Amino acid sequence: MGRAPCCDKANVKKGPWSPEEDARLKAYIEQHGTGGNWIALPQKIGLKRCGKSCRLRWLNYLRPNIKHGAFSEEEESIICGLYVTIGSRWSIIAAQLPGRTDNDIKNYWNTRLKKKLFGRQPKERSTGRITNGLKAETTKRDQKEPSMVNGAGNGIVNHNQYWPQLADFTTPSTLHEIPNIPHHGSPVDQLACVGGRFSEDHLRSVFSTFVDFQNPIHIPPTPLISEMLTEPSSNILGSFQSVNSICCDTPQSSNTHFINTIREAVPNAWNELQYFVNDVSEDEVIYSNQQSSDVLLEAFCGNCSSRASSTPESSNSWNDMSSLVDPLTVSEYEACRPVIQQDCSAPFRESMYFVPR
DNA sequence: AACGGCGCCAACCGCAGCCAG
DNA sequence: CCTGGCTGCGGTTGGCGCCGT
Repeated sequence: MGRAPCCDKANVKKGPWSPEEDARLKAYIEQHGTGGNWIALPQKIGLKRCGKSCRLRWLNYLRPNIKHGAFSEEEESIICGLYVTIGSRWSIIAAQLPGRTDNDIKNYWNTRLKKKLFGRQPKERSTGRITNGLKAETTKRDQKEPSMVNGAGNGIVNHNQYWPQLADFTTPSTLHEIPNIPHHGSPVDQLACVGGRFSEDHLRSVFSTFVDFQNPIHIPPTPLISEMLTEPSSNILGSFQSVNSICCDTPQSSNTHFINTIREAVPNAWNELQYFVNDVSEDEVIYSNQQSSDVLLEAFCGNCSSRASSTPESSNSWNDMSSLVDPLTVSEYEACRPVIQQDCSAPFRESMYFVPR
């Protein structure tokens, strides 16, 4: 038996609010407050609305001190920084921006900031709308607000166009070149050391440690790659291993740790990147860089990476691998395994980095 | 001028957590 | 402790309006 509906759906009005409804709701709440019961509120006012709808209308539109209109660069910076560090906790992010609602911020992120940060159009979702990235990226509106669109993946760097108040770091090739990031401690701590304020260049610098924008290595499609791209594997570890051998040639255990570490350190950016990989074809260029991935490993993991076995090994299962790696690495992986399996059901092909030629 | 594509944003939906009884 | 109702949250959707063809 399902839960009881919060209101009589047949008897409630849906859709846009009329000025009269707004006025009645506003007047009542200003005079009496919500009474702690949104469900009962519409009946008291005589509105044919669901209580949740009233609450939403009040919180997002009618309550005092709501700020409408364009977001400032400072606000953008805060949103981006918090999103990278805490994810889509819109209510928490909204709490840092007086006058802004979580809904506003969520919309702003989904429609504008995401594109600004990552440059490519989102992968088409099953229920989502199909977007025309190229067209979208060159609309007048976007031209008015320059984005990193043209900088992503082609080595062109925009220096803090959106975060002018931040230091104008050139794109460093490794994390070591980013000021104030300690090279020890947990990845999260390290990222937190920049105050959760990530400019486009911060993000690029993080990713450039394993995506070498300047010196891409072109790996011709192999049957293995093609298979990975077209045939989702249920064996994620197998995919990791494949990627390991294709991309980095680093010890498998290190690479697994590396992957997990990145996922842990920048989960949302990671998810975003997966999200942007949609139209992979054989003429895509795959970028990889062993040296940079090693640097990232070191930067993120400190001594952790050195604990992992350095013996290259062929193996298709974690059990086989576990004897080669530090127990901590195993437990760390096992802890996040359900998440990985959930997130990477179309496995590593969606986690690899493809940049169009 | 008409039409289609797309972005934007208000609003809806469903789930999870909280809390009182 | 259990249950049911309410609230809050995040993801998704629908519709309007702008823009390009």
